[in-house]
Amino acid sequence: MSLRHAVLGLIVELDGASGYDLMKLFEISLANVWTATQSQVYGELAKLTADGLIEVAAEGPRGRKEYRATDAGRDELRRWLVEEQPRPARRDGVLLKVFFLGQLEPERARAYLRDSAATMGERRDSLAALQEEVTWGEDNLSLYGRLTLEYGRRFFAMRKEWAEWAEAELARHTAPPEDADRA
Amino acid sequence: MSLRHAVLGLIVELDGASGYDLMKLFEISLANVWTATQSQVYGELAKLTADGLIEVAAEGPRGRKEYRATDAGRDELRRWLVEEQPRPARRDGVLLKVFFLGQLEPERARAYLRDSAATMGERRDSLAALQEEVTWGEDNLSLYGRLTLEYGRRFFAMRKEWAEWAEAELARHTAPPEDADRA
DNA sequence: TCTAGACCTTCCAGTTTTGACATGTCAATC
DNA sequence: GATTGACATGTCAAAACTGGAAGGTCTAGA
Repeated sequence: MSLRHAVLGLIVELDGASGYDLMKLFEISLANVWTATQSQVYGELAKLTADGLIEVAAEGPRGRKEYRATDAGRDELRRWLVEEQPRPARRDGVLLKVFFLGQLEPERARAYLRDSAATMGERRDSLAALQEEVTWGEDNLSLYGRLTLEYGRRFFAMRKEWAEWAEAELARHTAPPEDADRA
Repeated sequence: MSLRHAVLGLIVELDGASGYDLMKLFEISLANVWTATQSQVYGELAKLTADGLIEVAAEGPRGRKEYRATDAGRDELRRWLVEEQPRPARRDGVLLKVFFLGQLEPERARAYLRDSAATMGERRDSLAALQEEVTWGEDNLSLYGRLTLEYGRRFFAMRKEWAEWAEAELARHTAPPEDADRA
């Protein structure tokens, strides 16, 4: 139940937010960490309220409801942080394809890896650019957001390098040392 | 629908396998790439059969059903490999916690990152050991399996280094330059 | 002979996630 | 005054996933 704690965590950190606010945060700052749809966010807000972990602190102009964490909510977030150990549920569509790339012609497989390397390189660069742009505050969300952003940058860099290595590796194996004209 | 293609892909590559065989492959060779439970695998086999992408090629001793890909199945795998671009659904419980680590005392947060670095180091080492152990064949599953295994190794190595960096970063910020005795 | 363990499938109840659809408000601009 | 677009919440069906329970077969060894 990580979505629950993602939503709860944001409300605790922000000390008051609407579903709409949270959606924006999921799209921007949490995009590399945990994704959520609108229906999930609003649904979870209702459940968290029913369970007494958050409450509606104020109602704004457009039917806006501003949620705030209760003491029970803050306790629960803390408990989750300290007690529960996350299981690394590994599911990666890109890697899954690599696993079956042998079904394609070698040249197509290598093209896939080259494409992948290029995409990863772009992503790495765009995160690096973001790091340059943003003026970081001294608050918690800034500090820890910076850590996760750097993680994203390293992740994409690693992936780019791996894809390049894999492409070369494939080249070695699909074009075996038949060019005896060199010897 | 990646589970579908994971199952289909394995059957195509192996050219005949039972649900039981597939489960073992999911546990071992696909563990770092895509996970699946028994109920998912058997359920998907039934659906793939109903859709004509695989068929029961033989029935073995213990009610074992050996599935084989049909031509339509092979076409579909190929189509998926060439046409569909995987979306990188990024969800990471470990990172999610890091995002909210500001809710804990700095020392606890740093301890979490130290633990995380240690765990990642162990995982990296165990994959490295596996790489040494395994005698790789010349078949496709070996070649591409080797690529994904190397990915896993690099992934854990990257994570270990990042966790160490993050811990140091936290140390810098939670213990500000107050030790003026150095100046 | 019996029994443990590997083999092998099927079903299910509950939760989570996805991807819409539906509804309406307020502010600014044309 | 009408339109556009950001703001804002909510509901739903279908798909995917989890974590079992249940049932049965064959083989090797004590």
